[in-house]
Amino acid sequence: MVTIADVAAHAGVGAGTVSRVLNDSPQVSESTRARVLAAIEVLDYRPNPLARGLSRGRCQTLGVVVPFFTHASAVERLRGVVAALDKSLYDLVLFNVESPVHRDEHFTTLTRRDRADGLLIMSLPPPPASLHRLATSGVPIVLLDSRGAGVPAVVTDDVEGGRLATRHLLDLGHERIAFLGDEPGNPLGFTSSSAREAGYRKTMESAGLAVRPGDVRHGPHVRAVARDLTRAMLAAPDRPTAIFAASDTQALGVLEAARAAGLTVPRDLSVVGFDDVEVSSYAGLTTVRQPLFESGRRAAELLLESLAAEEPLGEAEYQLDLELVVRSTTAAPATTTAAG
Amino acid sequence: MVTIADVAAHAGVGAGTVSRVLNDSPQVSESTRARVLAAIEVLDYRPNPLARGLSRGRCQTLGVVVPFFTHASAVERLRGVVAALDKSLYDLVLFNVESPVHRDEHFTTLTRRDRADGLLIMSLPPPPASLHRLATSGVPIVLLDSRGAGVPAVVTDDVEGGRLATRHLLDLGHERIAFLGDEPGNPLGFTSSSAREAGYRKTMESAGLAVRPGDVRHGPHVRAVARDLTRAMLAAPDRPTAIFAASDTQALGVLEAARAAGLTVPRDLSVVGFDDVEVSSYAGLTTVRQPLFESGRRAAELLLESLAAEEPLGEAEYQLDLELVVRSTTAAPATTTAAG
DNA sequence: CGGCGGGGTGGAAGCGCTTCCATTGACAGG
DNA sequence: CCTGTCAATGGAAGCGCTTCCACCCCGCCG
Repeated sequence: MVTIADVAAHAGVGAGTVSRVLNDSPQVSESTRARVLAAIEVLDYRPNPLARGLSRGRCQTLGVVVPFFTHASAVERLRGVVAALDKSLYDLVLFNVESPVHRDEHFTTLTRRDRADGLLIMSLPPPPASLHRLATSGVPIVLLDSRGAGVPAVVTDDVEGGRLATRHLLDLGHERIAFLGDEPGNPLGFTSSSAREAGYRKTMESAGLAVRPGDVRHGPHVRAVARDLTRAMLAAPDRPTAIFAASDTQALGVLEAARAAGLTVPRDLSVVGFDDVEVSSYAGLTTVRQPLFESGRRAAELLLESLAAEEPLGEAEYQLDLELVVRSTTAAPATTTAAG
Repeated sequence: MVTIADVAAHAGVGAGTVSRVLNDSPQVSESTRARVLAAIEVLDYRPNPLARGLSRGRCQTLGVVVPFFTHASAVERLRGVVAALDKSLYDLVLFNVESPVHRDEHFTTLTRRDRADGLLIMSLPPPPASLHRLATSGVPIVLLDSRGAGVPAVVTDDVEGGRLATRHLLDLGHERIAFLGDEPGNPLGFTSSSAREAGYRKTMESAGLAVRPGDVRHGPHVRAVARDLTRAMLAAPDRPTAIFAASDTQALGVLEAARAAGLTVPRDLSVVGFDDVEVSSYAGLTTVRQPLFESGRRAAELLLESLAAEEPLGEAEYQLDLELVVRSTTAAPATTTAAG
């Protein structure tokens, strides 16, 4: 393993000079620089990142904390992060989170400059106990798809998204609009589903429509669960004419149940999803598109900028736009009783 | 930032003793150990991984090299890797590959103990130039979904998979079976598609059936491309009665084109995919299941075992089983002319 | 012609850990 | 009672780099 001393010896200079060449210091004459670069080339020398990191007090690494197994959307976001980091000199270290304990451990462990130069936290609202640590650790942090006082965040307006979806169904003439989403008390505290539900409820209310208790269902974020919940909803003789699902994954479960119940979508049932993941276009799903890839990229870029500028990110919130994508799972209800 | 010296001072011992406690050396008396642990607790001390890595000559990190944007199946594999590493003490560093240059750079850079303690390379057959380096670098390496002389690999038998799919269609009575897959000369050298194609051709041949040139189509691994290729195939009056796609992603494109052409699947056209990614069950796709998640986990476990045992992995090849999953996109052809 | 400023450089110190080596003391055996 | 042994420990050296400080020498100014 060739070290900086080998290069120095080979080039006939001191180790300090080699280091200066490596770090593009202007304090090196052209001739010396050329000699050192030649030696590096000949010896095929690469600096030891560990030694460099120890010496400089940072590790050229960005930590990405993500509930990797939970939501399909996380992957698309991660793709955006990877894309943004590809050109940078930072390595991406992936930290999976499956439980609150897991999460808090990462929050504690990673907020040190020797662990990561920056932290990107996806879809995980930090608990109050962690928030202070995150905000004051000195490690630049960006929340993606969640919020926390004192920490910058890249978000979308989920309430507004819920409104968009519901409004679309109302405009088509639906009045019995159901909602299907995550359990409010999910252990990791994901908020997007309940925010979308809030948008739904608000919009229903301002349209003067009551939401029947049985028309709102909650369950784990899994297609099969959504399917089963929907089956129960559709079994009642007096069933809703439209269902707004809090995610595309769940919307696919809804479509599955509708199909199994012998209903034709959108004739017998309209369905709206959320996210616009890759398969949604295949399924022809009407959905609220959020820029998943873009959000990941944006968050990573923020982190990189903050690192480059060597100044903290403040507490800014970066909001990305939502867009309703109308495909073929929504239409006016079969028997329109009243105009929307 | 509290260091080992602080802990040593607080506990009234030498730094070496603290280090021994940290590393579970038996050379420490119980009373001393307790005192040191108490000091660690009080000071909330955590070892600096950079310093530890520099000193020990390894970095407690596993590199995963993966064409993250190319195949849907890569994500599921990665999930398996993450799951296996969750319990380990290794960090997972993600290296994305988009081009051969990219790939070779990683192969060169990462084969050093100060960059990664082990390397997991996904779906990327190493070029001959890299192979030697990979095999002799001293860094344990596992190939996942590719092969290379001298390097252990976790693989499936893609040729056999192609046979399974084709055999299934033949058994149903199909004779005009088309194939749709990746371009053979793809820049990163993915081999799975062409191996599956080989299995298809072999099986057709041994069934005494000729493969018409127009019945085999190639294109980039993207659903929309598969859809367009299929559209061309189905436009001909004399169209195939079944299509075997080299991946589920592509099979979805085939289904899309069939739908657009007004064909009913499986009545007018049978479709078989490959991989069994998550959405395939939603689409009711008949497919050849390969254990994606399991393959990732297995590969990661191999790496961990090799690291724990501190001995190289040899050149073993670990083959995982394939399984035909029959769903609702395959059936006997509408006009059976001859029994299979 | 003497000093002085500064570009260019070598080298030591230090980053925080592990590990080796020397030392200590307790204990057992002669 | 002396010595050999061994567990337990302190401390120095070293991992490979950055950075600071000191130094040298050149050219310029007075």
